[in-house]
Amino acid sequence: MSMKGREVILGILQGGPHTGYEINDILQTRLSHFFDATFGMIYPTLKKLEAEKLVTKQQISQTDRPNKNIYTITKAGQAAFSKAISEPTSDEILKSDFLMHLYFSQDLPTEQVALFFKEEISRKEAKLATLQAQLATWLENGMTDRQQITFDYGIAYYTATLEVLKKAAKSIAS
Amino acid sequence: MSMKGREVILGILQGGPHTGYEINDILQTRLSHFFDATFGMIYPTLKKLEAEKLVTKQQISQTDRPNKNIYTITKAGQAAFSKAISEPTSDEILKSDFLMHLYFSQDLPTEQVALFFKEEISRKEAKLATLQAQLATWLENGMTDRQQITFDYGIAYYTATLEVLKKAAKSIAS
DNA sequence: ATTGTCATGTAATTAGTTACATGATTAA
DNA sequence: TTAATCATGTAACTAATTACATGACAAT
Repeated sequence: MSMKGREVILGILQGGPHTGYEINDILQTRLSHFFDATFGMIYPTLKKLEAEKLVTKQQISQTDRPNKNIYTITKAGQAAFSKAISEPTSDEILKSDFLMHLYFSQDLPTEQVALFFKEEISRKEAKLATLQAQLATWLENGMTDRQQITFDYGIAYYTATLEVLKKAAKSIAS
Repeated sequence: MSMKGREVILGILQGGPHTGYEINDILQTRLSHFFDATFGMIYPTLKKLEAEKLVTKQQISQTDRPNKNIYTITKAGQAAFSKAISEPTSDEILKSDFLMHLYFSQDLPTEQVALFFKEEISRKEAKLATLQAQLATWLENGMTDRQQITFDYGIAYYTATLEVLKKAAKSIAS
């Protein structure tokens, strides 16, 4: 079994107490190239973790901004996390809707396929730019050597696939 | 909305009638680097597609082997597929349990992290080898130019990430 | 005026996973 | 005798998605 939302959130909370909003932010900026999360998953998961006493909630009332809940990992939560992180890793999963469309695109006109390429290239370029932009602030906040590898992996992955995409887009158009 | 099991199976059936077993085989060999499927998904999906009259089932009795069901796409099925393939593509999703472990591995001993690397490298090398081995037979059975791109993409993806992994594995060990 | 930031949540649905169950034939 | 190939399915579960709902403040 691979690490799911539960374990990922526990992992983030091991780095200190956070609100659901902050957890989302960390997920979107630093882990977005190998995990994706939404508020629709984060809040219900925090609720379950609290019910299982793996985290505790501290409610903070604010006047200028909405009230917030700060979650802190408990001893039991740390134990659950330690167990999860020690388990063997499972297979990486890539789901590409673009490649799926391309694979079955035989009846589509060239222009439409060209548009799919254009959109996929834009998306990937944006993701690559976000990741590279993150590097500076991430380094300041203390990026470990191991985290640096996850960053390098993401950069290599986007760079290599973008190259294939750009070359193919040209050959399609001709 | 991206193409799900439903649409993928319809896409495969557009290439001709197939059994669930054959659909699985195509999925495992040609699309495995960007989609994953299991029998637990394939058979229930075929049943639903039949109920919705998007495919028809022909039962074949065999003596030497288990009986089988051959599924054929209907006009309605072709229409549903055409619609799905024309829709805009959605974001690619990568889920890496290995990177997740690595990201949160600060408290794990070097040896354990080294083992994670070793296993991830083996898995990726195996996937790369399978994909390259497929090329020959795939070309014989008529691989289109567009399908060739999905193949190139997979090769580039595995090659680039393997390089990062191997380099990092060395630096970790020292 | 409008967009972005901060901030939390629920309800309904869907899709997929995991585990189980069966069993003959063929090749190494 | 062990593994692989062929071949199909169900039941229970889990995880996540999608869509909805609310709302003030700050910046452009």
